[in-house]
Amino acid sequence: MSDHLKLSNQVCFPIYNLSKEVINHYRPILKELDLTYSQYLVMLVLWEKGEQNVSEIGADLNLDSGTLTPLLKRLEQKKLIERNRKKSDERVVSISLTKEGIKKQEQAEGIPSKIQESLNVTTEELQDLKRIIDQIITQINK
Amino acid sequence: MSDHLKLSNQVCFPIYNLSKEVINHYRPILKELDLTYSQYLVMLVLWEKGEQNVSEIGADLNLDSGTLTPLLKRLEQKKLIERNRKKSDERVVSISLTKEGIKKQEQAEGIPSKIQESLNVTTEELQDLKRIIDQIITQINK
DNA sequence: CACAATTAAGTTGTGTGCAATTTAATTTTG
DNA sequence: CAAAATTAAATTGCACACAACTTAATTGTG
Repeated sequence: MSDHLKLSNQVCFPIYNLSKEVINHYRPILKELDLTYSQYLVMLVLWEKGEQNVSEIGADLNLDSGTLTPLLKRLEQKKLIERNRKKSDERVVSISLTKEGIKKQEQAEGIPSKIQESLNVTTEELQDLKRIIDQIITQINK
Repeated sequence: MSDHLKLSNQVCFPIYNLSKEVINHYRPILKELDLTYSQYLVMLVLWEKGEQNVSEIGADLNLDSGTLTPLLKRLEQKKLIERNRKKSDERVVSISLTKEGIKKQEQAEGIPSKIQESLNVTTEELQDLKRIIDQIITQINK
């Protein structure tokens, strides 16, 4: 067969694989906080930026309302966030952290270092990877 | 807040993002072949290696039977593969390509170049990325 | 001002991805 | 050889991820 359809020559495949592998390393660590990886990403946005609209969170994480609405309802059920329609524009749903949600950040502080340890890679390797990926993502979005 | 929980400092996030972005570029191209990305990966394995057990495909793609069984049933419904229990060991399900499945490879030949064009990146950038990712995956699996 | 166009979220449906369990077949071991 | 252990798929349940569509609110325009 022609080489360019060989799995080992696909670039897409290592990316897809690494992404799954990394998320699999997060799973047991995040389970202690009762969060999935996507839920953790939403919490990161809220911890960093505070109150945000659904669409603002979606813009940061590249997720649409079809993904976010049920996910945010689960975070609401866990009492980590509140969902409130804006008085000024009833179409907009504003997401804010509860006290419990704010407190969760303390538990999350140790996660990045735990992940790095779990992945068994150096900070430099990760920075290299991040730099190249950021470059390619910029390239793609041109 | 402490910097290491900032979204922009997460390494995991660009990987996850790039993976989704790349798969999103595959989507319209694979739609012409009536395949999803995961189904395409399975077809790549079968085109390259021929008849394979479910668990062999799973080993190549890092997918378990919970993911593969329904996916393979969908490929079977599309008449691209056949699923047969082995006579020598009735636990094992052997996956083989139908004539139609073999023929599909011709339609797939153009995909890698279409993807590269769609992603708007150079072969070198992709090779760089692949090399670093392969290195990190090796590191992780140590 | 009325109506068309746009926007934000939500809903529906499909297809992964993975944990946990089940079922059935095969292999190991006492 | 029979019971226990192992193995391969399948099943069940949950949580994304995204396309396509719907609903409701707001904005733009004649």
